Amino acid sequence: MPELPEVETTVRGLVPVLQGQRVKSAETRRADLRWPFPPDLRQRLTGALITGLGRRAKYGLIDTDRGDTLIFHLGMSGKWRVDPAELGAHDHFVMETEDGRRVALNDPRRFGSVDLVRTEALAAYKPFIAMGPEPLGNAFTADYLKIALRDRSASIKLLLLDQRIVAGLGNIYVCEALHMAGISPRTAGGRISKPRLEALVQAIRNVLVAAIEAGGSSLRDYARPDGELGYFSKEWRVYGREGEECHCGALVRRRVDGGRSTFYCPTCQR
DNA sequence: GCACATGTTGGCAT
DNA sequence: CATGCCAACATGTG
Repeated sequence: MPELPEVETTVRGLVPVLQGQRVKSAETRRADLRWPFPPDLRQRLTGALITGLGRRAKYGLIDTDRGDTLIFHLGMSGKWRVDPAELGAHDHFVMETEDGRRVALNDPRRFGSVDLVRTEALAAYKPFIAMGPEPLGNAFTADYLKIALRDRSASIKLLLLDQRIVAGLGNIYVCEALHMAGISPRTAGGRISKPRLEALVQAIRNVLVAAIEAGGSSLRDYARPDGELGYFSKEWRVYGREGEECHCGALVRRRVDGGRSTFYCPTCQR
């Protein structure tokens, strides 16, 4: 589920449930996800007031009035279930609010994570230290990309997946953005012209905004016990569409880069 | 049984 | 030190 738009949609779905609420209980139901839960998680959250929620790249942020920020990552299979009727095998972390709502972090593959850090020290959180700019922020420009990609021989596909260059993109949206910008996924990052970088920045912005809007349009359906998100896979133009026709009439191809599938149109993307 | 999956990272070679 | 590339993590689905 989770690249930047999915995390953004998730956070927006949690806001009406958690923001301004006091934590009645916080429970871990196993010792770890990708790494152990903070040992003092329950104590530091119980009784705390949730003051706000946010996102950095693919990480969700939940601030409390005690100066702590809960940081969660959804890994490959993580999602929050809102007011589940009952808890299941993969509901690894559960919080209840004083007004009776309950949220459960469900993650079968357990590639996700939960941490609790001092809000003032967020910038020093290990995954954030070398992280690149937000793709929807002002710092992400063609000028920035030109410098970040200078002399890089690796493919633009792999470079865009590198969170140090730009933070929040994953395999789906990289494929989609490259298609939208008409750039071949195997082009060396350092050899892309400025005008094409402009197109790429715009494509990345457009695809993320469209995905968030699609998530947003089904947001009212988000807070369901089964934890399903209304999803927008119908809008993918190349991802998961090997052998189908691109709008140009050519057939979408699939290749493997760095062990991951790349979907692209050999005609539109040069 | 097999292939594949929206992510991250540690290790190794260059 | 920088860069590029792989395997590994754990579980589910088709």
